[in-house]
Parts: sequence; C-alpha cells; structure tokens
Amino acid sequence: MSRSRRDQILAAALAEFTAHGVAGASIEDIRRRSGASVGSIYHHFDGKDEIAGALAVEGLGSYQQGFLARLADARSTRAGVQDAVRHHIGWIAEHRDLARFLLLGGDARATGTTQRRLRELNRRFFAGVQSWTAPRVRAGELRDLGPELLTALWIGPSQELARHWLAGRIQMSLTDAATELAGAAWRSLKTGGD
Amino acid sequence: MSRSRRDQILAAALAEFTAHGVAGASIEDIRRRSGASVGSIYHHFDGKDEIAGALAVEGLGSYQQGFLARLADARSTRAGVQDAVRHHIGWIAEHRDLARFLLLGGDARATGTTQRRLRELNRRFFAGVQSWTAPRVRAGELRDLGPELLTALWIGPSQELARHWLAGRIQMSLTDAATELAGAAWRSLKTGGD
Amino acid sequence: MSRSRRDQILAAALAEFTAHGVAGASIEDIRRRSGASVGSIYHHFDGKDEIAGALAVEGLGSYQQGFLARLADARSTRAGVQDAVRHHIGWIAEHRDLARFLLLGGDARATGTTQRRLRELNRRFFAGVQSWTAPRVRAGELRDLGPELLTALWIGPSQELARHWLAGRIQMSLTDAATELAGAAWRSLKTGGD
Amino acid sequence: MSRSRRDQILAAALAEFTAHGVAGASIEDIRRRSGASVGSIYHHFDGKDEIAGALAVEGLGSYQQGFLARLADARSTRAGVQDAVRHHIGWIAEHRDLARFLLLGGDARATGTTQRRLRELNRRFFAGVQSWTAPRVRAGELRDLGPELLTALWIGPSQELARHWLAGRIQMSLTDAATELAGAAWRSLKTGGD
DNA sequence: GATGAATGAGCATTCATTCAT
DNA sequence: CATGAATGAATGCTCATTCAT
Repeated sequence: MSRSRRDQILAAALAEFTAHGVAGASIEDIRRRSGASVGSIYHHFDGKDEIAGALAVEGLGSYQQGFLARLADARSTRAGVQDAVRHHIGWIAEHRDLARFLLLGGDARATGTTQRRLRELNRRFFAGVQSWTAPRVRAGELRDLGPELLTALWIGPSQELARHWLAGRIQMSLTDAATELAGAAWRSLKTGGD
Repeated sequence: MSRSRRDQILAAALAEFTAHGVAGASIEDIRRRSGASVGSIYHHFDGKDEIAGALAVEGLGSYQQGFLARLADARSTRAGVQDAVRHHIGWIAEHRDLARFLLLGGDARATGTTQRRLRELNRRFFAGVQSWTAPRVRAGELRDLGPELLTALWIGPSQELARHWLAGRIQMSLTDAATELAGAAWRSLKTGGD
Repeated sequence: MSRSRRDQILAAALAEFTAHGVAGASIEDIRRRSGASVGSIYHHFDGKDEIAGALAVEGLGSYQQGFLARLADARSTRAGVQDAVRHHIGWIAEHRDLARFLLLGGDARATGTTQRRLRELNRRFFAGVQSWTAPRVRAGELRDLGPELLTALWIGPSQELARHWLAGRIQMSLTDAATELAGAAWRSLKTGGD
Repeated sequence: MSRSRRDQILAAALAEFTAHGVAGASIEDIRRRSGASVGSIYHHFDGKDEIAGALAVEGLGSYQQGFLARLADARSTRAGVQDAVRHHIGWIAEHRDLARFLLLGGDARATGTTQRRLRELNRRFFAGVQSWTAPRVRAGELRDLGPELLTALWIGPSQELARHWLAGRIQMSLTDAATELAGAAWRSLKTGGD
C-alpha cells in the first residue's frame, strides 16, 4: 500500500535527520529519498523546520500518551512506576529512529509554532504525571522530591542507557535491562529505605 | 594576560557553538568574536569540525580526570560513589558552556581523528572506573550490574537533571540537588535493600 | 531566438575559458556573461569541471564526426587523406574558441565521467579511422605504420601549425596552408617514394 | 649531495606542476614537497609564476640549445634534418616532466618578464634555425615553404606523437619511432618527389 | 497536488603574499 | 637565508525557497 506523499516525506526526513542531523540534512536529500519534488515538499510543509517539528510533536505525543496510559492502567503505585520505565525502554526500542531524533538533540532547537506545541505537550504531560504522583506522595508511598528530581530519578537511568544504546556504544539488549531499571526506579522513588 | 590565538579561537568557538549549535555557527561568527582572521583560524585548525573536536576532547578529558580523582581520593566506597556524583554536578555547574556543548549533542557527530580520540578517552576512563568498582563489587559492597547499568544508575539521574537545567527548563539550583542525587546514587548501587 | 539557459551557460563558459583558461575563469565570470544565476549554473552542471567536460565532449564529437564523414565521402584514398586534413584545418578555423579550448590543454585535465566519455569518443573515432585505413594499407596504397605513427604523420603538421596560429604566433592564413599540408600528408602516408 | 634550496624548490614545483598544472598547484604543495618554508620560497622567487617562468626558460633553453647543436654538427642537410628530429624525441624522453610542463600548456600563460624572456629565446632560436635552412633552401636542397610550414612539417609529427605519449595514451617506445619520424621529416622537407 | 528550473544570499575553505623574529 | 604565524580577498559551492506551468 502506498503511503501518502506527506508520510513519505516525513519518513524520508526522519531517515535523513537520523543520519546527518537536522542541520546536516538538506531538502534536496529529503527530496531524493522521498521521491517527491521540491515543490511538493513545500506544498505539504512550510520548510525543513516544520518537518522536523512535525516529527518531534508526533513522536513526543506518542511517547507521552503511552506513558500516561501505563500510569492510568497500573494496579499499584509500584506497578505504575515500573510500567512507566518499561514503556520508556520499549518505546525507544520500538521507535529507534524517532527516539534518536528526539533524544539526540532533535527537539533542542525548535522554534516558533513547533516550540509552542512542544511546550504545550510537555505542560499537559507533566500535569498528567503530577496528578498521578501527587496523591501518592501525600499518601506516603512516594518520596517528596519535587517534580524535577522525581522524574530525573525515575527516568534518568533509562534515558542514559538508551542514549548510549542509540549511539551504538552498547551491545546489550535494551529490553534485558528493563527489569533492572524498573526495579531501580522503584527503589529510588518509594519511601523507606535508609 | 593575552591568551594564545589558538585559545582565543577556541573560546570564541565555544561561545558560538553554545549560542547557535555547531552547524549553526559560522566561521565568520568565530572570526568576529575571536578577533583572528579567517586564515589564522585555518592555520590552527583544519576546519570547523576540528575546532569542535578540540573542544570536545579537552572538555571530556577535564571532566573524566576530575571524576577519577574523586574516586582515588575517596575514603570509602560510599564516599567515592557520592563524591563522583557531586563532581558531575559541580563540573557541569562550573563549565556551563562546555557542558552544554558536550551534553547537548556536541560530541554526537564527531568524525575521523576526533572520534578516535574521544573513543580512546572513553576507553581509558571506563577502564579507570572499572578498576575502582570491580574489587568493591567482589567485596560485596556494590551490586553486580555490569558496567553499562552501573554507570546509568550512578550518573543517569544527574545527567537527566543537568540536561534540563542546561536547556533552561529548570529553575532550581543544581548544587541544591546534589545531595539528594548523591544519596540516590548510593541507594541504587549499594548492595542490600529489598 | 533565445537559446536555452544551458546553452547560454556553455557559450559564456567557452568564452571565459578561452580568455583565462579553465582554472583562471571563475563561476562568477560565467554567471555574469551568461546572465544566469549561480544556482542555475549548478542546477544544470555539477560544477566548473563538468562544464568544461561538456564543452570538450561536444567539441571533440563535432570534429571527429566531420573527419569520418570526409573519409566516407572520399572518391579515392588520396582524396580521403587530403580531405581529412582540409577538414582539420577548416574545423579549427571555423571553431576558433572551441579549438583553442581543446588544443591548448582543455581536455588534458579531464576526470571522472568526462574522461570516460572522451575515451569512448576516441575509441570509436580511432576504430572508424582504422576501418578506413586498414584495407587501404592491405591494398598497398598506404604505408604500414601502425595507428599512432599514421595519425601523427597525417595530422601532426596541421596540428602544430594550428597551435601556433591559435596562440597568435602566426600571421598567415590557415586555409592558405591547407593545400600544402594536405599534399604533405599524402606524401607522408602513401606508399612509394624513397 | 644536497642540492641548493633553489633547486629543491624548482624540482618540487616541477613535480607539482606536472601533477596538477600550474594553476592547480599551490605554494603550500610546493612547500611541503620541497621541505622549504613559505618564506624561503618567496626569498628565492617572486611568486608561483616566477617559478613556472624559471622552469620554462630553463627547459626551453636546454631544448633549443641541443637542437641548434645538432644542426651545427650535421655533415649534410639530410643528417641535420634527421638529427634534429632525433634530438626532439630524445630530449622529450629524457626530460619527461619538463617536457610535459612545456608541451601541455605550461608556457601558454606566461606573462611579464617571463614572456619577454621566452620571446627572446624563441627569436634567437628561429634565427638560428633560419640561418641553417635558408642557404639550403637557396641551394635547392630544402623546399621553399616559409618558416612556419617548414617547422610544422619538420617537427609536427614528432610533437603530436610525443604529446600522446606524455599524456599516457600510447604504449610504444618513443625512441622506436624516432627513425621513422626522422625519415618522414626528410621526405617532407627535401625537394623532389611528386 | 505535483513538478523542476531559477534565484541569490550565505558559507566553508583556499591561497598568494607579507613580515616580525 | 630561513621560519611560520597572520592576513583577507577571492572562489566554488550549497541550500532554502519561490513560482510558472
């Protein structure tokens, strides 16, 4: 089945951004890989930054949606914390190029509309996370760390490992590490311990 | 005291890379800020990528040297783990621009000689870390996680927090978080717990 | 009638190459003379060398085609040898700039695709010449010299004279010399004599 | 024995000019190959064109001197014509790089002092040749062709063959062809025949 | 929706040349 | 005589973007 021109362009752009970075990829590269004409690309998108923006928004949204879904479905606080970690790892393993694009600086230089949309996505996401963690902090199940530290301890190790993995510096299977990372996250966030 | 032309160029390049990214900074920008001529820049470096490479090698070396020094000076395993985290946070807070350059994609696209030199630095660094952790793993003080997971749990949360901080998405003081991050790192790496 | 952009660029390039040599002519010169934009030049050609290559291929092809046509039309061996010389002189006098470009080092530094195309042209040309001379050598009309010496004796004097003429070192009319050169060629190639 | 700096520079320049053409060779290339410093090169020569000029003058002088010497030593008109051809071929085979430099466009773009010196060399050379041929034309030994045609017939075939040989387009030994070329030259220049 | 020729500002890089040491 | 850091104009080339068809 032939995808729409728009999707062909997005796929080609993702591949080029992955290979050479957003700044290093030219419209000409995307044109060649997608099979579309220059004019057609500009018909569908306002320019290179808009393409990068569309990929970032789409990717981030997909990731965050899954993250919140895991929290909503979790039977316990512990399960929520651990399932979110497993989602993080799983999503990255499943969307390698998109993850590489997002994690390795793809969204860093967003501007204009894209930046606004990313901010809005993040705002809602953190609000959603907060509304799940806050009552559990009050209930004494999770440590009272503030949102920044909490997410750093929760996701930081997975993020760090994934970054090395995406950069090709690690041979081990990401999913093999998921259990350990999930366990560590719970140990860092739960109350008690020393 | 007037630094050497070479250092003036490096300093100017770092500032420009920080402000616009490596790809977004032009030689003309570096020339203007450094006060050197185009020809002089090319006399000292083979091109923009080489300048970026010199900064990456120099920065990474400085960071790693401090990290290993903290381990060497530590009176106990716990102190070593926690001091290393404090070094991580401290180095980033002290070398904001260099850290931003390194953490936000500066070294991701290294090629050729630069890549080789970075790999060599990393090889030696991880060997140094291993020679400190391995006996402590055997002594039952540190969990047996393998080098990748170990560093991810050790440094991941600090790295994640620092990244947000460097990107300006966090208001809190990094150093305020250091104690908490150091404690969390110890809790993740030490044996025992549930 | 307005020629195509491509032809305008080729004509301008030939004029500039003639005046300053390929290395001495800048794209800016070609741009100014052709009326095209830099981008347009690079849209039609891969670079300055490709333009030079296109001129060389086109020029050489035109020359060789005429040469072979004279041989094909010749009523006798003698007429063929002499008409070919007259074509040589005539073509150079008629396409001064193109001849200057080809004879004074234009094709010497061809690379890549251009070189391949020139080689192919030469291969076919010499095959064509051979298929005309070989039977006449066997019939005892032409001396048995081998292809290299044969063409050197046939065309060498005309080529040498033309080179001086194109370089402006000779005042005499080229065409006035044609009869003498044609006669000399026949005397050098025919069998008999001492 | 270590040659003088000046000679080292000339030798390096000739090699670079041969490989990349005068325009394509940079002072930096010559510096690297010669082992001299930029400053030293400019101490000995006024610039790249002066180096090329020195090579051209030196090479042309050497060639012409030998040519005239052969004429002076010749026992007969026939021997003079043929020995000159043998000298032409021999000199080229012996000074490949210098010949390549001179024949393949090296002297074409000479300017200023160099051009004046080359003109002077050529003036004296042609006067010398004339003073040898003129009486022999008057004596009815050589055809009355005028100086341009005479040299074209005399040297043209050798020049043409040499050019192909220097460009690597011919496998045969140049010196093997010398006898045939010498014979052909005599047949073209001598009186009599049809 | 699609095409590709055309545009021209902008950029990295080269290079001959100078000059203080 | 030799050195090599410094200069800056010149150049080839890229690239995002427009627009007529």
